[in-house]
Amino acid sequence: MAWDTERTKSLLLEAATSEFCTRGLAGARIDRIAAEAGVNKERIYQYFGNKNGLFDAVIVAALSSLMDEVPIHGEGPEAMANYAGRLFDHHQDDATAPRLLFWEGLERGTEVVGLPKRMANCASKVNSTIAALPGISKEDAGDLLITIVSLCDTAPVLPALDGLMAGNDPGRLERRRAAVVRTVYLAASALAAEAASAGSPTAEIAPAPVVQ
Amino acid sequence: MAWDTERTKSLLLEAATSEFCTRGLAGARIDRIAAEAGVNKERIYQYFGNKNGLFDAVIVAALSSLMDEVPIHGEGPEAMANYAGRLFDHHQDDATAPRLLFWEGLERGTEVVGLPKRMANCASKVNSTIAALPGISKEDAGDLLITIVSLCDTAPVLPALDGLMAGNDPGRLERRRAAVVRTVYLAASALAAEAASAGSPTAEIAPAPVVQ
DNA sequence: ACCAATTACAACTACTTAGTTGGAAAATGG
DNA sequence: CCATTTTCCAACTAAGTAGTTGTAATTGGT
Repeated sequence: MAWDTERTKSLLLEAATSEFCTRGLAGARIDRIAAEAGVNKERIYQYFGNKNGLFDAVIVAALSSLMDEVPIHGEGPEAMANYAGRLFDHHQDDATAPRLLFWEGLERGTEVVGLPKRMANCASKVNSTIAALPGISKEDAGDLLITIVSLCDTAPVLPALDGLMAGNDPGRLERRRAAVVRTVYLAASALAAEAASAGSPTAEIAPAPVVQ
Repeated sequence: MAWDTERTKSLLLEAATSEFCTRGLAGARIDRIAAEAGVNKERIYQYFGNKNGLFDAVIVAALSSLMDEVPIHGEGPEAMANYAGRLFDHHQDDATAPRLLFWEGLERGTEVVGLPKRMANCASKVNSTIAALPGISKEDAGDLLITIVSLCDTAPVLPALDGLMAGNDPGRLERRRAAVVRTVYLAASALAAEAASAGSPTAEIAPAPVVQ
């Protein structure tokens, strides 16, 4: 049998993704990852250095591939709302990315791994957002994307919140999805209107409220 | 010296809150909590049963007290936007509640502790929301609250996301706050308008978009 | 087919962890 | 002031834990 180190690596990465996704960095067990991959755990230290290095590799791989899997298509506020809907569906189908994102935030804080690649990914999404909503600023585009991520990624990570707040009726998922899509549509519309009437103190739709 | 078991309990609870907040359930260390509280760790097992019991006590205490600390005041969409702003500020000042909420979601999943008390807390907030936006349904009120929690609690748990998406300019926090407040205002306005024109297919402001 | 380098792995180590225990110190009631 | 109960705690235990090592199997170049 030929050596297939890439296969061994990807088996480990896959098992590690599953383990870190469900248990986080502190809760994950090296032995369990190796057993799940059907590989000796010593391989982990050869290929990834240590537990932290393996976690890094998992984070970078999972969060980068997500960027390609759910692209922004079309133009106008509808395009951003549509993107939010597809992101919501994707995370609902597979909660790996949101869970890893929050594990990283909680266990690593501001120490972000793979920074250049991830900054490029984010910049690309910001540019797509500006393309969809011509005239808005980079900062507003980033803010809209943070809003979308907040709304779409929270649901699969806090599965109990929905039941606690809105009951367990059938069709809850669809209603929550609709609420997210609509909220993003409203936020994107407001930004687009603001950009269209640039300079003017009054926006077309939904003037910025003066609160607090 | 008189026995002051309540003080011992609260010292442990305080130290445990800090430890679980920063490290989560799997990452927390019983020895560290006892040392921080200046109490022998055997007391933890007498008072709280085990590590999980202590975590439960921390979760219930922290998330319940939050409900009283940030109330909903006033009426109209502005009231909900104002509530979101105050919740945002509160979490920014002290990230304990959001961090514990996400730790619980990630490490416990749907298994929610202190269910009756927390259901009552949520129902109370839903009722306040209905009082602020007369005519909206329980489900819409719950959805709006989930949106607010998603927007306000994500920021302190994912401290790197903001820098990645929108840069590190001074005044970023204020801009993010304004974006959250405005988004909540728009969502609340749409629900209020829908409730006002109940039955009518067209809402006053911001008709529900037909996306996807 | 042989050999140096690489890949695999079982057994091992040094250390940390949650949870326990036996007895000392302090309070309470008579 | 003594007997009983409750609170406290240092030392202990049993079960993991991340990471290492010595050795055998497998490879490609020659």
